Amino acid sequence: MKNASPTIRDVAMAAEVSVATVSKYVNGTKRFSPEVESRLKETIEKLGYRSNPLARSMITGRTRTIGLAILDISNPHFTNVVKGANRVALEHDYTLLLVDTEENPARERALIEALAQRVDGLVISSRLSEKESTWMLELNKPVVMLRHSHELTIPTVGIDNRLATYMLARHLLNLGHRRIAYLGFGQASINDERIGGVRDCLSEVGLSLDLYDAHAPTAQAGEQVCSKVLLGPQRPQAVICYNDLIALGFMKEAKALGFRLPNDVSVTGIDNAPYGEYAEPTLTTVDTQSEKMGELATLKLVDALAGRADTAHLILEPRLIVRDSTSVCTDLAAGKT
Amino acid sequence: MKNASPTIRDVAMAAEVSVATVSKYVNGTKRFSPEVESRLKETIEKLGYRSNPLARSMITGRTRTIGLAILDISNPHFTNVVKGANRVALEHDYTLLLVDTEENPARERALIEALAQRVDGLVISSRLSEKESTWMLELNKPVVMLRHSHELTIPTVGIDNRLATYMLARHLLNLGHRRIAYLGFGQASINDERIGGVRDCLSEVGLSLDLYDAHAPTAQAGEQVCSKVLLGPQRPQAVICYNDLIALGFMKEAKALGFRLPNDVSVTGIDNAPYGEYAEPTLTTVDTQSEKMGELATLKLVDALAGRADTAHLILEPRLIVRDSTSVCTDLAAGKT
DNA sequence: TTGAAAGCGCTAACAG
DNA sequence: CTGTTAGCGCTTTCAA
Repeated sequence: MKNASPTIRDVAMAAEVSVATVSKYVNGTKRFSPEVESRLKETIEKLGYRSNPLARSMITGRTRTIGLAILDISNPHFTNVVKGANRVALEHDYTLLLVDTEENPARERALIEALAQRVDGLVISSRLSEKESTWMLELNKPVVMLRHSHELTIPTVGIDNRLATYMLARHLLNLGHRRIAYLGFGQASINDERIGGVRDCLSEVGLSLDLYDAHAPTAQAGEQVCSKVLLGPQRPQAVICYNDLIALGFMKEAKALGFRLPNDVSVTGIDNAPYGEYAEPTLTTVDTQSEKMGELATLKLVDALAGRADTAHLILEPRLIVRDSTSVCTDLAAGKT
Repeated sequence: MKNASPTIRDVAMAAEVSVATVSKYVNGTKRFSPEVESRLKETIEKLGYRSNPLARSMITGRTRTIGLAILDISNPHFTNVVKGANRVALEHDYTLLLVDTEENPARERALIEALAQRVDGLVISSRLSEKESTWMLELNKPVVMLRHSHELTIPTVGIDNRLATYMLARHLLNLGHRRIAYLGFGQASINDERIGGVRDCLSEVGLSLDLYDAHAPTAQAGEQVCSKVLLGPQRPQAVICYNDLIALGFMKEAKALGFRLPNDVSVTGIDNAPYGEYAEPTLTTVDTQSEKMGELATLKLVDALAGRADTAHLILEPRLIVRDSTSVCTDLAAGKT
């Protein structure tokens, strides 16, 4: 049976050296006399020895594992975060321990605390407010949060949400839209920032904002809330959605309701999900650089783990991506102001 | 400083019992006298003690971690696999150690071998052929593969690829199409099965099949190859794509080239990716139950880990999902046969 | 019901 | 350059 893997002892005996020598050889810590080196090499090869990472971790205190907690892998934003995190982790010889909390804030703490025990550090995306997140300081492990934050001393990587929606609102104003609605997702802590960005922009020209809420950050939720928005008393000329998924669902239902897009209503998302490009009309959105967020957050963590601490908050710049779901306001074109 | 986490010794001293007693209490192995129990409970609470999973794993030999190796998290098929795997893992108190091999077969082996050392068992999706995968038998860990396989003794979960494409071909034949092309992805080991399914169906009515190949299983690759397919000498009436991503890219480019879909050409994908529903036209596809694949594979592994071995190959049934990207052949409607 | 002692496989001083 | 020794934090016989 090959069942019992050889231990460092087996190698030491077979090669007639001490375990310490084997250990040093395996870790490349020192140099050896040619004969010992070749004997070790040969023996390790023959026995198929691989050092047990658990035992090593117990002593060194490092697991070369990074914990990544996200809210929903099905959401393209997080898919891209994972993509970026995975790449950087592999480059630095780390592995990702992944937890998908499935948009369930009640489970977050327990899951993340359990995760923290098995990793060297964590990258966390959370629905908890900053005040509800103070326990993260007591994990005694380096943490990088995926959000734009100031109150906590936890380093963060995020995008400028206010600017993102400000840009979208400005774009819509430029197209002549005046009745602009924001279709948000109230559970998200960044929702208020996004509302703020739209408000900032609209108030500059003395316009107010209609608010709607989707019950989830998903296409399905966007579909469900669509009729309420478009068939209500004050139909907006343009709708800014919390994310691309909501926007895609919203557009689908709008078309089903008989609206022509973008003529009857302009729609925007946020995130630059890969499939906004394949929708009809193609989706105007703001690129929030999800993959880069995952990369930079992981890099920040790797740096912290290597002693190069860096507690600064990193804020990425959003970039407006204009496609076909937004167009010149037809009310304007028709002279109705 | 709270830096040094309390160990089982600290608890033992503080509660004035032996470490063995603490261990048994923490693991709920035995019963205790009320006074000892309450003292332990209190002490553990006060010290914030949490047992070190590494040390436990070293002795028990189990890490309560499952390794999941996938080819590309950005591909919705794998996104759903991860979703399903994560759910089952959490339900059974396992955590996922994720590796995204980024469609790089050359790296697979090294990454998976490293992964295998840190987990109790693995769920693997690989581009390697069965012959190139024999080394997996020597990992000495339970493995479940995500594919439809027979040669190896490794248990698998997959879908019936032949049937999937057979169904699509039949559907297209029923719509009157005769010149049917398959736009595949040659790197995938299942590509041949999918070709086979189409061929089986077409040969029943004496038709042959045109083959094209995308260089990647992505929307971009679908876009790039589109003109070659549609502007070649023998324009197909219908195209079956290797997956939904290729189909989405193909459709986008087809529209850009001036083709009207589905009138000028019917298109199908495979996978039932979430966004096929939001494309225009909505995408006819075959549901390959990716999420369920992840669930069942993980469940199979959890069972194996619990001693309930089950080496059977599990084959899921594909389901045809007809949407708007396929329609009656217009050549037929125009009387051209 | 509780405790003492022997390790799990490895690394990290410290000697030689 | 190589070996000896002492643990890392925990579980697990085996006694008491």
